[in-house]
Amino acid sequence: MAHDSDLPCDGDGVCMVCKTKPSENESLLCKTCATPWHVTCLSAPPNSMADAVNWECPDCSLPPDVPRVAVKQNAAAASSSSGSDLIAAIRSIESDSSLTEQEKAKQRQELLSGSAKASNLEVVNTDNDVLNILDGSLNCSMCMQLPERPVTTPCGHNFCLKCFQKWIGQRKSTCANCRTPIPPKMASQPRINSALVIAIRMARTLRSGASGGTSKVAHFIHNQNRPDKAFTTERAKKSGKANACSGKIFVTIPGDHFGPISAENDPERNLGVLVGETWEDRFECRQWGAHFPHVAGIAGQSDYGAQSVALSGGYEDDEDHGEWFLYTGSGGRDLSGNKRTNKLQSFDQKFDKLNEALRVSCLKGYPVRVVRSHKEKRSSYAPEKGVRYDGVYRIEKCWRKAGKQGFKVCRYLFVRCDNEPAPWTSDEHGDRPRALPSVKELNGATDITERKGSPAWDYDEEKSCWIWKKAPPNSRKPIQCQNDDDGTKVRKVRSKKNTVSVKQRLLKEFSCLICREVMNLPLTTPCAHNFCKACLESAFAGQSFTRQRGEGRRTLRVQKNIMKCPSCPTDISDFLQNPQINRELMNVIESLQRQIEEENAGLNEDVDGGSDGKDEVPTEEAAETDKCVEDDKEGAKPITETETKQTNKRKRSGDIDDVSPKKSLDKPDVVHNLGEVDSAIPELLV
DNA sequence: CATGACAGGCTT
DNA sequence: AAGCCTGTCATG
Repeated sequence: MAHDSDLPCDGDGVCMVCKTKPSENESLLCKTCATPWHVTCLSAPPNSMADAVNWECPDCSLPPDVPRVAVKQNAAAASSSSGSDLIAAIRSIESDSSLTEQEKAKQRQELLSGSAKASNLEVVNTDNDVLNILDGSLNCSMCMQLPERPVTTPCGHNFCLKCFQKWIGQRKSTCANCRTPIPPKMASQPRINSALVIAIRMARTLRSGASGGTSKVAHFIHNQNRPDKAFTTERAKKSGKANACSGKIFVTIPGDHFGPISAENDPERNLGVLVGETWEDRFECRQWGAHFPHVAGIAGQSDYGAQSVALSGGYEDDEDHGEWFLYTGSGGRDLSGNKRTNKLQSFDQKFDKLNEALRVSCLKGYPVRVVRSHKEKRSSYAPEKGVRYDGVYRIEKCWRKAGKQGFKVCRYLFVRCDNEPAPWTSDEHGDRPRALPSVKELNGATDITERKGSPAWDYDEEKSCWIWKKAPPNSRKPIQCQNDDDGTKVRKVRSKKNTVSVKQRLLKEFSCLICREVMNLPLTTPCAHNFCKACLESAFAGQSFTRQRGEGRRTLRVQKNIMKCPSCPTDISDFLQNPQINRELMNVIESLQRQIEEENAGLNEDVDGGSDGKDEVPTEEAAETDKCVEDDKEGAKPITETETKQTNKRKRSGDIDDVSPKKSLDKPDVVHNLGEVDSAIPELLV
């Protein structure tokens, strides 16, 4: 079967047989080792589409006792062990009778991609099934992998954002899975299903971290208490807080601090500002130091550098690709008089002031914090509401070029370089140095600036993370001190070891945004929110899709009723006409539930016996966790253990205050994170 | 419900 | 003192 002449594509994607680079259609990925092969050069190409999907390359389909002659290039590069070690490791997988074929394939794949070491194979075994539950069910039906940046069609099918966009780019207008028409809005503006992102990443993190106790927080929705001192003017107190004083700063960094904000600068929570952390508005974002100016998009000083930028759709030339984006400088607009906005440019931008500050950060290679605002409507990577911290980026190049409006604009190429994964990716690790994207508009650009020397913030191969290679610039501002002399209570975070089952933690991620319980018959709206079918339907109970106009005097054409998604302003009336269950998601939930039940039946002689073990986590940890949430809801009022247990059950349907877009000062904190919610609890001190 | 007016804080 | 990728309410 396997011919000696069969060879895969090399690291550059060039077929090692015919030496050409196969087109995407002619390239076939092995299901086991994910190596690309040139279909037309195969001695035994797959016969059908179905075969192609499950195709295993000649190297991987060899019987286990046949020694691999050639170790594939990517495997060789990834594995520091010798070829014979690799083969031995593969054999040990093959001979493990406790594994299913699928699990074996998975482990072989991990071994070859370098993500597992021979020494921790046993560890991988234990929680590997958590990932497998997702892997079997949630795979993108185009690339057959767990979706990277998952998007969900209204017909309930999940794809990678990239695969989906590629599909749409081929002028396809129906779902690749079931051929249901895709609504134009979904096609042009797919939203990332962040519940899936979290779940996939969590499964991966728990798998690779084995214990799970050390996993970092990666997604965090936050609503701190409102400022101690804010709203100085009368008008600002009432409304239009755009000009309000933005209140107390919670972090202890100076205004000209570069790079991530770490735990030691966060006396409030001792966490630091986490990637994925989301605030209601620019003022709250400012209070956590991610981006200080509350109107301007750039924070910086022309003789010093720029510390942060906001992407909020203010400049039409911006272009967002997630891990990299093209940013436009400020200025060029007539803002004389009282104007804050004027979308029209009337003169060229120059590299001065804030634009120069960005250029300094480019030249020095400083990390620049990036926040994305919901106001950036054109980007799939923007949050649906509020302002989100997305980590640090480096400005690799900048230049000037005529923008869409004809006047020159300053342009910046930002590339992500953060140790934490971006909020939209289910990948469990942060950035690696990546090749610069080719930017077409550089042709004909002027004033092109590139960094000459080595960057101050760079990737350290030994430590496998991004660090300051040169000392960060000294702050020129006095460090602001926190004064807690007003008697406000300070919360400290203490870490606690995790005892909650991995599967239970994962299951909790699949909660309905209405009832807050694990979803029953999950639906995913086109705006990427997940609900129980019953909850969503009851939210619109009694409403009809259309209404008559004109009070019956004369019959006008019927008008559609707007039906807003319970957690965002999107009109989902079309979706509600024929909502399709996200069956892939449902399968995942059901198999998690089944396995948890089995575990409980096996282990649990249960003390109080009353727990259903399904959507409640029957451990002390869970009580503590909820205590944390309740605690914040109640303000700083201490809660006794018994009270906690009583309030443990969440309020039922209708309690969706914390997902409605605009809410006020007493909004409950919604803590939604990966690891810390189970491993850390707040404590009241004085 | 899209567009526009505009208030009045904070940084450069 | 000029400038700013806000946020809200008032319009048709």
